[in-house]
Amino acid sequence: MLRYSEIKNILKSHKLSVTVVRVDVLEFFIRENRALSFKDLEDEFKDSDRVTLYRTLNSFTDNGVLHKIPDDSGFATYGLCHDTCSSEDHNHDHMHFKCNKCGTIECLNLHIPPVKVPGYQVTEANLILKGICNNCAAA
Amino acid sequence: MLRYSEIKNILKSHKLSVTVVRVDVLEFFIRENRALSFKDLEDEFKDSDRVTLYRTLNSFTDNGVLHKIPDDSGFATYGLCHDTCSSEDHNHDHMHFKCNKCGTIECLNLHIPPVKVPGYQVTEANLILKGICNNCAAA
DNA sequence: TATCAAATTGCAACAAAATTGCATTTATTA
DNA sequence: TAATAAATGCAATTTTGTTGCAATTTGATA
Repeated sequence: MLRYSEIKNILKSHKLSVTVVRVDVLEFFIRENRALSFKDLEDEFKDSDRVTLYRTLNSFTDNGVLHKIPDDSGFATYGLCHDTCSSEDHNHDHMHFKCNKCGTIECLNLHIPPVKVPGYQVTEANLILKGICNNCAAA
Repeated sequence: MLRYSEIKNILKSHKLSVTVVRVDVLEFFIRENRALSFKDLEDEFKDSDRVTLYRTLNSFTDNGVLHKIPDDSGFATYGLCHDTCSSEDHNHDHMHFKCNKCGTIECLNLHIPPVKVPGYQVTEANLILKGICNNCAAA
């Protein structure tokens, strides 16, 4: 469990003012340790306004606390960024995994090897793997 | 320019009946040679009903004419499948590229190398590259 | 090619997802 | 602690996508 002071520092270091909703949402992301969708937040914070949750996700994404994970389901999910991310420099070169069984989307601690395409300038790569996650495979 | 008979054959080989809208939409995908969003279709086919275009995208995707390309913008785009795709077997192991300048999303003729994750069963991989496409880089 | 069943289309209504404006409340700074 | 700036909650609105149904079109076949 993360201490309030630590969460507060994360927000401050990303130039975000410390509010009740932001602390709760960030703590939720850290505790769950997986990518979360808007729906996940809505379910968890039933007493918060939907608009506030939308705005929280946006400010977190803008300021480098979260990154948006591409998904073909039409529902974006969000994952925690590295400490080093800021509004100036979002830097993500890790893979994502979506489990077809439990639906969980998570950030893997694996780098995407650099890809070269002749004639193209590649500055960013997003790799989303699908299959069965380690939890479901073990069960 | 693709002949009507060829487009008709593509539809038939995917078990889709040949209708005016379907022929036009498929011809548009082939002609544009890039991934298209619902909005692209809406702009192109102003006299067709929105519902019909949605249903066309869905039937094409279900029957292996198109595949959905994950995107973090929230807007799904669709790309042409290989000849071999069917409703039974969608098989895509190529990379996608999204240009930050012109916004074009395209399918690259490059395979995604297989990825292994210890403890996980990986059955599918989606790689989306971003940067500057060859057209914009040359200009 | 005429007929008929099955599928597609267009329309209207509806549902869901996301955004905007604004008054109120909360946080930050000095 | 007061003043300023930012975030929140609410209502209204826009955008996106879906559903039901009647009219039309397609595909099969006689």
